Amino acid sequence: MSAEINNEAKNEFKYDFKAVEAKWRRIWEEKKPYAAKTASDKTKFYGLIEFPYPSGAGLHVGHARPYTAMDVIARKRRMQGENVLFPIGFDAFGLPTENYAIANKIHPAAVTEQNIAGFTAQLKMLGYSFDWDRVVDTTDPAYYKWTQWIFLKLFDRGLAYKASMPVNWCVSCKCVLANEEVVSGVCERCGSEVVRREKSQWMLKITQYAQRLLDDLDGLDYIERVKTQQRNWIGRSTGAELDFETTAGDKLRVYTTRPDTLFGATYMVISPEHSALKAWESALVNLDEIREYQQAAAKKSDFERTEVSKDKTGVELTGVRAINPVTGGEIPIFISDYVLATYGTGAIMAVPGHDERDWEFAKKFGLPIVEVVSGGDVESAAYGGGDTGIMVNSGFLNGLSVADAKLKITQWLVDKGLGERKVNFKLRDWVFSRQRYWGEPIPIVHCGKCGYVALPESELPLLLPEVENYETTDTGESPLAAMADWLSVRCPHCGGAAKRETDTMPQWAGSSWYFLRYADPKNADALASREALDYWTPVDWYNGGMEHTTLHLLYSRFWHKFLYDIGVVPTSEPYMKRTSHGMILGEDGQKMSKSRGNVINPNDVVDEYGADTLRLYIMFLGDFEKAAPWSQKAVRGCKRFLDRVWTLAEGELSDSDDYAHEKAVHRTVKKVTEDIEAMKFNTAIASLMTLQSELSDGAASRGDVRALLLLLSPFAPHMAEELWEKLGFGELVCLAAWPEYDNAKTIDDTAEIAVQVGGKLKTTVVVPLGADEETVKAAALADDKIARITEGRELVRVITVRNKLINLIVK
RNA sequence: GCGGGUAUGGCGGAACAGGCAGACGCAAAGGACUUAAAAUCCUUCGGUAGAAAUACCGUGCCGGUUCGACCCCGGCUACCCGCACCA
Repeated sequence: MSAEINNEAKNEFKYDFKAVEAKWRRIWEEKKPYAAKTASDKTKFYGLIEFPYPSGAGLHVGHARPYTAMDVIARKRRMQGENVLFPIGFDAFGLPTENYAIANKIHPAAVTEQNIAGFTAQLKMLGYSFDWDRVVDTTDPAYYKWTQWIFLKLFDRGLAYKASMPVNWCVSCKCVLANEEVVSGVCERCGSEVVRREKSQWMLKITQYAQRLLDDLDGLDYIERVKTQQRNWIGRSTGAELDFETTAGDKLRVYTTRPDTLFGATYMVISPEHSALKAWESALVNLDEIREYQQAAAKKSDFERTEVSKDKTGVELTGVRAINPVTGGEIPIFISDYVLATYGTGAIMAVPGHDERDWEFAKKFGLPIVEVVSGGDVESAAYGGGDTGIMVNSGFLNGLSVADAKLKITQWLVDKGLGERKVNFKLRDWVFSRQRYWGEPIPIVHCGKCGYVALPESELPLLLPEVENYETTDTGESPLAAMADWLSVRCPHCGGAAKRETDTMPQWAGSSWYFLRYADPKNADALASREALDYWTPVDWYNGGMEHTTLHLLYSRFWHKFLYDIGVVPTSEPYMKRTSHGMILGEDGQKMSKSRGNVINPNDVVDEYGADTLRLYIMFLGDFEKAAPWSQKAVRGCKRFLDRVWTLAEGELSDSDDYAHEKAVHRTVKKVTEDIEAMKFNTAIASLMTLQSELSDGAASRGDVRALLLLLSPFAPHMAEELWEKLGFGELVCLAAWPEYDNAKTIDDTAEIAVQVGGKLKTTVVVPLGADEETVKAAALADDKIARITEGRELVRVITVRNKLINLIVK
């Protein structure tokens, strides 16, 4: 009985937030105050968040953090008179939808439609100021027509190609993965084992843009950790490629960043997949042993290859040796899987004295270790030597520093025609095809006579056909491969019989250009009109997750540069500014997950406390950039604050538009204005709480409350609108002018000075603002306590910091 | 292993051009209102000692620079996030 009463009482809040929030949702829907108008005299502001994948699980509080943050910024910029574009859409192709469709025997399009409807309702519930007339859906043929169009442009210019190569194969998804999708050897999505498989795949030549993707980071306002991560991922290194002659009569080319250590190269290693093995077949004595090793390496998954990284394996080739070009000595060649086929030339010169991996291998196989850079002890560990190490045992390089030796030997190699300078990147081309149904069909036809032929633009969009079965086959073919009718087609080039490509694009395709579509979402003749792109792009501020740094963010920069090169977009970079939010953890401090049962559903919070409270709490819970645990109790604190604002606004107010609490209001305006731009939402809210507290203590004017509502409105828009209307301040608070502050009015005319004696705080004194050292010193010495402490002691030094502190050093 | 980051009360977090550590919120304790509870309002709230004034100690650990260090420098430790045999 009493429990029931408690429960009811608990929900007895100051105002009926459900009715208030529903009311304003309706009004915003009717009046469309957030509609962005292309072209205007105002400054444009394009704020972007990562559009969600509409999963069946619905919106997560993890979405609400970045979305609320950008909504607060967008609302503030709008009130500051900027022309704001703040759009939303759905990245709706993807595996979970397809899997759900398979399990429940529904068409993925139907699942997508349901999920989008659910997400839309939730996003509206949270009061985001999206322009709902610009919604984009990547699975809409009117949208993916342009995704396919971009692919054809890439194909035209040789940036999309088909190649057979070892790829990452997820055994559970039965699908190829990009390098970026393999996380510590397992599938990023399902956590299953990833193995290497030789497959013919569509590839995009992102490597052609590696240097520009790297260089252009410098001019961008991205948070540093995003830049660093992209730089590392692109992984530029400079060195040399050089040839070693072999006893088989041919040459073996290697890449090295340490050409200076050439005299120390005592053996060579080639990857198990290296093509030279075939050429040397007749010369090799231990071919069986080599074959066995190759097969064993091929069977290993990526995970296994890295797991056994501690213990090096390999087989020496008997029958073929290499000749070190500077020493003239014959050195052995090994195959080992510690050398990667996909980087450099797939072969290395091994310098065990100065490379840790080579050192380990040499120790295991009893190979000679030669010191060529002095300073270390190469018998006990490999020694890098830095740039300043001195060369030894290196003929004409002796006595030079490592840096100088690099230059000299490289020039020597060039002069002798043995090698050349070389820049390498870790970045690989982007594996672009997926053997799944629910993705954009690749608009390519395979003709026996003409090869791969682009579908004419007039045939776009190439629609996904209806299939009986969405499941992939164990042979790794897309479900589309079973569609005989759809599959066979005339070659657009020669008119002969041909077959369609049955792979589809990865999820990253549609998201690589979606922000362009927002500028002009209904355009049927172009991905967006040039006029709209000129006006709205680039994106001014893009907030999103760190997990997309080397995926979506890098991919879309690549596509954008390409579109710039072919004259489709006006800028070479898509996003001027990139920020990133921390994760919201469960109450137990762990990552939220269904299995841990610590997931917070935003619907429940909104139901109990309202959207304004949820928004406010999410912005208040901690440093935006850092992970922060959820606290169900702390949510109540935000609700209490909103209730106090309500009480204040409904209470006794002096009938003046001026500020009665001038200093407090000006300070808060300044603080909130600055903090929102710096994404310090938590301290902005703290200052609003302080202002409310002061105003509630008495003698607040209508002007004070008006300012408070304006400042609060980006965080709690529904309640702010309701009180704005109740107090008769005008139309909509979301379109009212953001308050200005006068810096002079934020300053006190007195300063409280910390008084230290010998560096230790003793007391404080109040002096006029800007008082000079003498005045402050006099005031300090006049203080009883200070007088007592300093009595009978000699003042040897005085340090003052204006308006802050005085430190008296006594003896 | 490499790269990036973090470490502050019981908890989330403030304050960093080197200048009053702990704003704001949560939790807790006490009080007011109430028949009672909830809600609300008021007060206290880093530690030790003390009735108090006050004193001493306190920003992961050890050292240094400085009148003064959460902040700068050197050396550790722990945790988080990337990358992971990239020659």
